[in-house]
Amino acid sequence: MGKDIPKVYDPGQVEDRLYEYWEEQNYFHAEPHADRESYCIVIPPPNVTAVLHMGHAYNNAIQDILIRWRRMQGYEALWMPGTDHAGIATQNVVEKELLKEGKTRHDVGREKFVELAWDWAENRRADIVNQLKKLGSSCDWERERFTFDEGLSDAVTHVFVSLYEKGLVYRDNYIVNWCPRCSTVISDEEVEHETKQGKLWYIRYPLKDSDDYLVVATTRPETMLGDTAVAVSPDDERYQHLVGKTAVLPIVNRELPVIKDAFVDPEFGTGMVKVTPAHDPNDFEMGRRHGLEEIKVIGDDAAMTEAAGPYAGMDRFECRKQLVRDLEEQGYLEKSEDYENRVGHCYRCHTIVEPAISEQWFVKMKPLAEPAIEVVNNGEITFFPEKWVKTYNHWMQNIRDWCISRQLWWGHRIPAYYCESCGTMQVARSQPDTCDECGGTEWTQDENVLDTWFSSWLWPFSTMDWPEQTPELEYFYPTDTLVTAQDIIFFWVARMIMAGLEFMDEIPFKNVYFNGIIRDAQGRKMSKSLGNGIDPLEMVEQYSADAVRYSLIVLSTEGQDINLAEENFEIGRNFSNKLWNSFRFVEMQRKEQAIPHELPDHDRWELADRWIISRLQRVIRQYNAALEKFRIHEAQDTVHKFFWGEFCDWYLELIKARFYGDNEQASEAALSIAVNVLRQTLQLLHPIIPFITEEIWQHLKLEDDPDIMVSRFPESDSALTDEDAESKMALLQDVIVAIRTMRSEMNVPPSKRASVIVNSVKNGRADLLRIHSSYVMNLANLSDFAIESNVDQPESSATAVVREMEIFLPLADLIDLRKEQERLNKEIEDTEGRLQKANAKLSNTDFVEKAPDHVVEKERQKQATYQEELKKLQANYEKISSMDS
RNA sequence: GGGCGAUUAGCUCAGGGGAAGAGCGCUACGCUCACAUCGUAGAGGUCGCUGGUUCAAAUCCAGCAUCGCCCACCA
Repeated sequence: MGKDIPKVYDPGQVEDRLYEYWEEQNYFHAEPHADRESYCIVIPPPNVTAVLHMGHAYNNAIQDILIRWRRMQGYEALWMPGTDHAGIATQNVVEKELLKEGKTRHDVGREKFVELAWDWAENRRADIVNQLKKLGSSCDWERERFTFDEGLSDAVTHVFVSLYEKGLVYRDNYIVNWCPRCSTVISDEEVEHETKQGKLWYIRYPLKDSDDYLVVATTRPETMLGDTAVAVSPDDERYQHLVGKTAVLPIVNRELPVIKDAFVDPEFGTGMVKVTPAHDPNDFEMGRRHGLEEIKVIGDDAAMTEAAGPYAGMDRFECRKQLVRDLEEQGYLEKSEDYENRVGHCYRCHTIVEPAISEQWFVKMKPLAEPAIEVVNNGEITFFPEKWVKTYNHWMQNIRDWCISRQLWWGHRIPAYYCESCGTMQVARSQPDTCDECGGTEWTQDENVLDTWFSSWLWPFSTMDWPEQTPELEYFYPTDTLVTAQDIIFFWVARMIMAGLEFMDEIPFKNVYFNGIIRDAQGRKMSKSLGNGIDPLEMVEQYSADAVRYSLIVLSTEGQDINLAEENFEIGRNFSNKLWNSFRFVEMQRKEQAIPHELPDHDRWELADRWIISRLQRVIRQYNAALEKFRIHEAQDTVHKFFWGEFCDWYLELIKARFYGDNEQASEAALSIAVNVLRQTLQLLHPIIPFITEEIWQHLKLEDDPDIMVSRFPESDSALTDEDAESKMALLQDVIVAIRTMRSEMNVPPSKRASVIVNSVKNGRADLLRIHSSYVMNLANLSDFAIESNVDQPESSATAVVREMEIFLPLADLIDLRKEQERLNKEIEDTEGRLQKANAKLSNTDFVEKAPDHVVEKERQKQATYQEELKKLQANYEKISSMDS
């Protein structure tokens, strides 16, 4: 009891042990519950490609805070966990593994490859779950799902087929983004644009049957091999005479019509544009408008095709170099200039993507977007912070069709089947029997798989076994809160809203909380290539999960990015240690008796007791209000300040006298209140730092108490707020601090018990000080504390004025007069400054007339106080000065 | 070209119309029987700039500057 509790909190075995215990108790599991309200969060499923990074730790800490808080409030709280099969990312990793053995995926074949990917995914999945557990995440593991598991695959097929039947899924030959390294098409959102220093080449295209030529500008000369027209603006008077004429493409001598199209900006370059329908999205549109030929000159492997004539087989960038050289040699290059442009890169492998025409599957987005815009703007779904609504709206209003097919092996196969004998296509939930057209029975399934986000966007309901109508869906859907980062607002958040409305006819979640991004200490994104990442598991190892969680929340503000340095985790570690030691203190006082949990009778409460209980009520109220608004940092900060700055610094210090005295009743009362406040503080902290709070709770709990994680969350009791106690304590604190400051500044050693005289003018205050003189004596370390109504300043004493009371600290030895003069002088200056401000305000008639009465009244009080204090300070200053002479 | 953030103490950041805050760092003192992963006290900010609204602006509005993100079909 007390003796075997270590001085320094050691989270070592505590965290794993408690997590296992919670799991054994089945505390994480949630079920539809007739007489309880539900609260549900679906996890943003981490990709199975890698270990979790600090961003995950942060994101999941927030989710766990919300879930634990709601669970303790009595909600049936479900945190639905799972992982994402991460199509391209996983395929890339597995291919990389294969490459170590010198093999490509084609060497092992599709079936074997998918098998390998499954193995990989399963291992990673297990690691991720393990990591989430290490962080304390209270997920309902019984319900864990995977975007590629059987149930979710059914949902995906179901959705694809029904969208197809509605005409919202279609197949088209269209210009798309091709990643030559991943050898698949990717969606517009998967292309990252980066500013690159490049060149703008001006190339001469001779006019047919003329010595004249025209000049076009391009950043990608190699695409000219696929040019099928030259375009000018219809408004450009300079070039109207050329429209209808024919230009000749250098090198390959293809004849190109000169056309006019509103897309062309006369201001840019020469005002003439080469048109390459097969390799540029704009040119593609133009080409379709004008019925131009589409000539593919860059192949899927990024090498030039046969159509590129002499350059066939050459890599696209090599071709660019060679072609520019050739043009120059042959006199076709007019000039080139440095040019900064935005180049699209694959978000998975960072290769420069190539726009290319290809037959792909698309989802028509406009009809899905409209209702989804509505629910965010009418407040059915609320974004925190709100600023993201604008971003959301902008994207949604300009939404383009979603390219969902991928030329990968790892993913949901598209449920389209082709009759082997006549080629007829059928989209169906399972392979068709006989072909309607030819009666054939042999079918080949579409080789393509679906974009990984095509399963993610169903996550809020597919995880609850949709399209089956389950009790879970009935009870937990719509879910309550989505916690995610803003970088997937389009990939995921927006699409989930669309899917929810389309398939469930209901929003998927009520609130979206966007957490900030974790950056390094210099504000750079953490990334593998920079090597500036901080591994959360290592930090857990080093500082504990509680410390990691606590520190991250301390550093966070709603939606702002966090700059993180490793030392920052000391914040959480130190806090845990403080908490631990406050418990140790309480534990040491209880001696042999059982822990008192009931508050003592009111008549046994001292001022300090009334004060701390009152403060606690406010803290509980503020904490809950803050979390309601997703102000997580604010909730944390409120408890932090209360626990450290009030409970430890003042309350525990104040009650020590009762423990070290011989009044057993007083000591018992103090102990019960200390335990009571500590226990509620632990509960407030539990969502943030679940382990240490449970650990301490276990030490303090009675037999029939619930464990902290399933205990009832504190509620504020307004009957216990006590303005009187708070203002009285504030006065005593001011007096104590004033004495301490004086002692410190006059070099009175902390160990020396001093004697102090207060010259008070107001009776109420004199009584207050008299009744609570022990507070002052104990906390300012005094041997004598006299409260007088009208005494002169004793010889050689330091003085301070606080709340219109003079405080004298007689200094037995020689007082350093110079130093005391300096002190008083500074005080006088400060007070004068404050008085001046108050005077200025009050002499402003507008202020007196227009400001609210209580503000004016407050200002008057300030003025009076400062005047009074100033008088006393000046008198004392003169006294000291006269001694000096 | 649009949109969004940031700009407050040496550093990292809270706050958000009525007397400038925290943590770290720094200075002084203290191992006083919960805690040196600690305590007590202190030094340190004309709250980016310029205007405006208001009795009152760090806080609201407008413009500007610097930095950083996001979006956009100018080759």
